[in-house]
Amino acid sequence: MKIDNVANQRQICIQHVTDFNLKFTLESGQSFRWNRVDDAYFGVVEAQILKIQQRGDTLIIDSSKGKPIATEHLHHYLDLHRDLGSILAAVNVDAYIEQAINRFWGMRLLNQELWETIASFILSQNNNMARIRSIIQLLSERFGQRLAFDGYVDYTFPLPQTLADAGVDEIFACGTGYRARYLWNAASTVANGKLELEALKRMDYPEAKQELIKLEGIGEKVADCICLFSLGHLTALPIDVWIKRIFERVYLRKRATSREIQEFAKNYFGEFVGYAQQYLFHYAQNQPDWADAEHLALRDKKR
DNA sequence: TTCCAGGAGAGAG
DNA sequence: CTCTCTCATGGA
Repeated sequence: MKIDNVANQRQICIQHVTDFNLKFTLESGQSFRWNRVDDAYFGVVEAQILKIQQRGDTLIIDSSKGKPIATEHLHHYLDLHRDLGSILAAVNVDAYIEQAINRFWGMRLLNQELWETIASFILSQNNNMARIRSIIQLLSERFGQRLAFDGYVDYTFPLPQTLADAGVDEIFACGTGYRARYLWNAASTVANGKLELEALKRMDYPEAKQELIKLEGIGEKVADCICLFSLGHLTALPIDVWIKRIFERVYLRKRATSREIQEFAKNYFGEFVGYAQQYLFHYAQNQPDWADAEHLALRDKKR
């Protein structure tokens, strides 16, 4: 990949980006903060608005900041440093996931900012996408810093200290429901240094997951989301209602506990099961043809 | 009105 | 260990 500065200081251009689809990546339910305007995506990363456009194998990124985000950081955020082709080849073990892979080729797992990911997925429990997005938007408007760029207005995600100072009632007022206490507690724990985010980033997957689960309101599923969507642990498998449904109906063909699904999936898809999960999840949401799915998973098995 | 959503915690058995 | 009930909220 070749990197050039084009037009002005605020614009970054990444050329020859292979195996990457911006739309699939930003609209696959792992992030709640990206908004599409025509063919451009606006979002807030590292305290700046980013405007990202994909033209073929070229990414054009504009920043609201005078000194824009480092290209290395952007590569990491979009997971461009990984060889997606070999990852998808490794998890392409049957005709069903092959359809998912072919349909959404180029979808990558993001490496999002840790605190924002922790907070967002605490709010995600027993909740739906649209509402999670609106709650996060409200929280950011009230407790974040206002940013504007190219006619787009958005806000930085609230700092742990800010939410800790705000208190449970102010968080509740943003529509979080009973999760307000969980979010305030997590914010306070990070703000007072009892949970060090930088230390969390250095831990391996089992350690990080174990540490996250200690927080109230974070169980296995949310911890796995944080491990997969922020910390880059590709063996993490978040089991939500959709993933549970897929494995029970398509693969195991019976009721199954999370433990059974974890064990089966890790054995079946291998070390990149997190990527397999993302394709299955997004595919099932967009084309829930279950009868066909069962048929395909059992047939044409490659392993 | 009831059910559901990228669940977790508490309690019972 | 597993099963069940409850927890706000808004859209279908």
